[in-house]
Amino acid sequence: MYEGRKIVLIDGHSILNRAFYGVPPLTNSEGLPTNAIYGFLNILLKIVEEEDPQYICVAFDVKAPTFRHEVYNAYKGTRKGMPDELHEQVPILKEVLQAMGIKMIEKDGLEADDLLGTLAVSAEKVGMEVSLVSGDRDLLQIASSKIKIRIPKTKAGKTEIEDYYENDVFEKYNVTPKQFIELKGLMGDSSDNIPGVPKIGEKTATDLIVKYSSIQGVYEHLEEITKKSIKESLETNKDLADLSLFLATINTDSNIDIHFDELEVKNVFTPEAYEWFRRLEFKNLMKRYDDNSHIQQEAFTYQIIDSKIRMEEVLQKSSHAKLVSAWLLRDSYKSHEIIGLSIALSDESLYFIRTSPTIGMNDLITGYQSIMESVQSGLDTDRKFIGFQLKDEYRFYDPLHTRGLFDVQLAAYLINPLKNDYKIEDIANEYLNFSMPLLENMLGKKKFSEGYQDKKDEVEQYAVYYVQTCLRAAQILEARLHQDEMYSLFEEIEMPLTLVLWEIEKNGIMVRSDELKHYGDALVGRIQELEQKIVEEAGISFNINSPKQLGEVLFEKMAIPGGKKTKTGYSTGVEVLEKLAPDYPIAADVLEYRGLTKLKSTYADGLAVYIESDSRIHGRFHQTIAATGRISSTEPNLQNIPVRMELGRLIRKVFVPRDGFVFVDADYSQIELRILAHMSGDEQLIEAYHSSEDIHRMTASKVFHTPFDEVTSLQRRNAKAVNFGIVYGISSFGLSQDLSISRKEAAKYIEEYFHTYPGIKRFLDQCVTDAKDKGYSSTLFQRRRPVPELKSSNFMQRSFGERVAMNAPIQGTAADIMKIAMIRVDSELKKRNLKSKLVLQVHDELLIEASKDEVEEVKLLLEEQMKHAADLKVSLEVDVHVGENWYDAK
DNA sequence: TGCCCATCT
DNA sequence: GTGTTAGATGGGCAG
Repeated sequence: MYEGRKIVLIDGHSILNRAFYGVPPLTNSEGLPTNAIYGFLNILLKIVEEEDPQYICVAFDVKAPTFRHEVYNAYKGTRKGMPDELHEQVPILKEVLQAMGIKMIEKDGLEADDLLGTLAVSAEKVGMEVSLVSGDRDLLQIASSKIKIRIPKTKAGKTEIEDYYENDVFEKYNVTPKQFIELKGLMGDSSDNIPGVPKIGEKTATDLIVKYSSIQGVYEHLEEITKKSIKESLETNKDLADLSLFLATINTDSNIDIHFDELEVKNVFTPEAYEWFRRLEFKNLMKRYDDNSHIQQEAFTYQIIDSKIRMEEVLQKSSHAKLVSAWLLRDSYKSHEIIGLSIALSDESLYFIRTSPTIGMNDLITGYQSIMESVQSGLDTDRKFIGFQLKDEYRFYDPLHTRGLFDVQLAAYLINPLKNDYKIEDIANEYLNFSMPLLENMLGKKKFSEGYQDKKDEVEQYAVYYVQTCLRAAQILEARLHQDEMYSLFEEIEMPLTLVLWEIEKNGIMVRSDELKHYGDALVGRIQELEQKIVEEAGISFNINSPKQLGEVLFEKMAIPGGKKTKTGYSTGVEVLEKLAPDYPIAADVLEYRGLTKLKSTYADGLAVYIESDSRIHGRFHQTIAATGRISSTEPNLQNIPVRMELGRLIRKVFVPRDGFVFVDADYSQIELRILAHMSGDEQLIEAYHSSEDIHRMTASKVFHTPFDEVTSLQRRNAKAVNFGIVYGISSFGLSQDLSISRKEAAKYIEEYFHTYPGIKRFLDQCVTDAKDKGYSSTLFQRRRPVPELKSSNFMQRSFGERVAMNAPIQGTAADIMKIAMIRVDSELKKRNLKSKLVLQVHDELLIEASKDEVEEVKLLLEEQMKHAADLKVSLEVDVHVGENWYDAK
């Protein structure tokens, strides 16, 4: 009855180990490490998909000693030392497997190998096809024509599997599977602490076994062995060889009481497993459920409104509700085509308002506005309007302030700023233990408007889930914000900032497209020249943009020394090319080429596509991306417009104010270092700021024991680099690279620095201890940044965590202060009814498009608000410039 | 999609 | 002894 059926046998711990080291560290929101489980499941599912087996079994080792330990005390075999992060994942994986309906076995006195061997052989006997999955090559001894050994390799998230039937083993190792054991008998296995015969390594062992087919055979022909030392070693160590042979042999007739029928597997994608995937936050696996039927739906009803009269009733009711969430359903944040309006007042009061003969799109928008307005202007200050990514909703209702508004996405970001996504579905999963139906399952790749015809119910239901999730999550999130002491950060900084960012996006910035075009055209000539020159120098035509091809040309074809590095080939990064540039013109040319093509593709061509019909670029500014609290910018990124190199900097000339306006640019001077002075309370650094304009020179003077006026420019430059490096938690190695000095010298600088500013050393150490203690670091304004890496057993990870713990409070506080300044600047501009408007923020810089008659006022206002955004132990200084374009305003 | 390389503070 | 400076976005290539 088993004839022709398939069984998959898995070596649990071995695969778990592979997965752990192959998949980069991951944790879910509970702080549980999950990378090994994730890697394991990926391998498992890949194999299940490929093989579609009727039976699956996962075998685990047990802690207890096995029969091998009885014979040989030093045997390691089972449960080799496991880092804590991996150990924690074992019981969870077992639960997940159980939820998937997969049977597991383990047995005292036996290793997983023996269980697997036994199962494999007996399955083969009854005519099954066997796939045995393990990371351990020991299992190759079981391979046959029916038993396939599968060895997965996980690297950088991808898994590839090597397959071995009997003849594959022979092809690769020149011995049969059975002889594979004999090999190990001779050479031993250091990882299991199986001793080998001295002087015999892989090469000799293979030669011997190929020739004499077994250890017994070797000893029967001992006299034929010519190499004296080998012969002697064999003679004196026969017992060792026998022992190792015994230890290495997998038991294929263990006494295990299990029937294949118990191993039968139907569909591993069970609802129970889904719950685990959700808890572990394995979104890719959740997506593998190909419909939404696994979702345990609660009783859920909502009313569909399609008459004007009913709509008015709902709006009326909304205007009294304590909490209200409403969403204008549309395709994208910019879309003005409204499909419907969903409203949640409570779990019992859920509505979807459709467009209908009596309800037009504008009625929906007006309805939405009236709800917002009623919350914001009503007498009841406890009422709340709950939204999601509210910044993108303001185009339908532009509020004067954010009182009464609660953005669920923003709250979730503050509570854990490390996530990649804060989609509504993620919020539902994480805070409500609830899976919203997946959009892809519902609409495929279609937009709401396209799918609405056929899937009206589902789309409407989704929109209702959306507001219901907002309503429910808001209450949990609000409590969490209070609990974590971030409510004022939320209410006084993040929420008001949504309005400022919307303002900046709405304003946009004017770009001279004609000049941008000229700029791009000018680059093309030089790029082509360089292209030609490089090809001539190389003597071969190739794609300079391909690091792979470039590496091959430079280091193979041209045989330039100084190659290697990186996994995928030669490194062709700046450090490498700069080193080569003095001796090899081609290196210098490639560098120039790279710079120019970057300017052309990213800036000249890249920016042009974003210019809208008002001649302005309306980029997006994101508030929930950076872990430290910084703002980020996309479509396009306006925060990385070139400035350091003159040629690149020229691009800034195409950013211009509109007619009758100029740019006023203000940037904080060394804000992070000043924050460091304040937070550390280091008296020397504070004093340095009080007594000098030039902090780097002052630092140089102190660190290098040189009178202030005699500090050389080199000393100043070095001190500046140290000042910067300290903020990032730099090492002596990093500093030495930065300044091209010896490591020893760099270490001396750092030591001297800490000696000069002892409070800084104390503060940075405290940052690390605090973060270790609490699990997060925090800013002056209570913004938190979790640092799970500090708990890692991996040195690299932990060191990274330490640097993060030192940097996040500083960078984060700078972000906080800038946000406060932005809110005050914007509100001041509005309060005074000025025509001048904020158009950009670049971390420590604000750009205002100022009406010419308001320039002086704006300059003062900017400086004033930015300087006093926070009251620190050192003053905050701001440089203000005015110009006819962004280039001139810096 | 992951990697490499460029850009910014 | 390990690899060695924080936070971002985007273009282009290769599989």
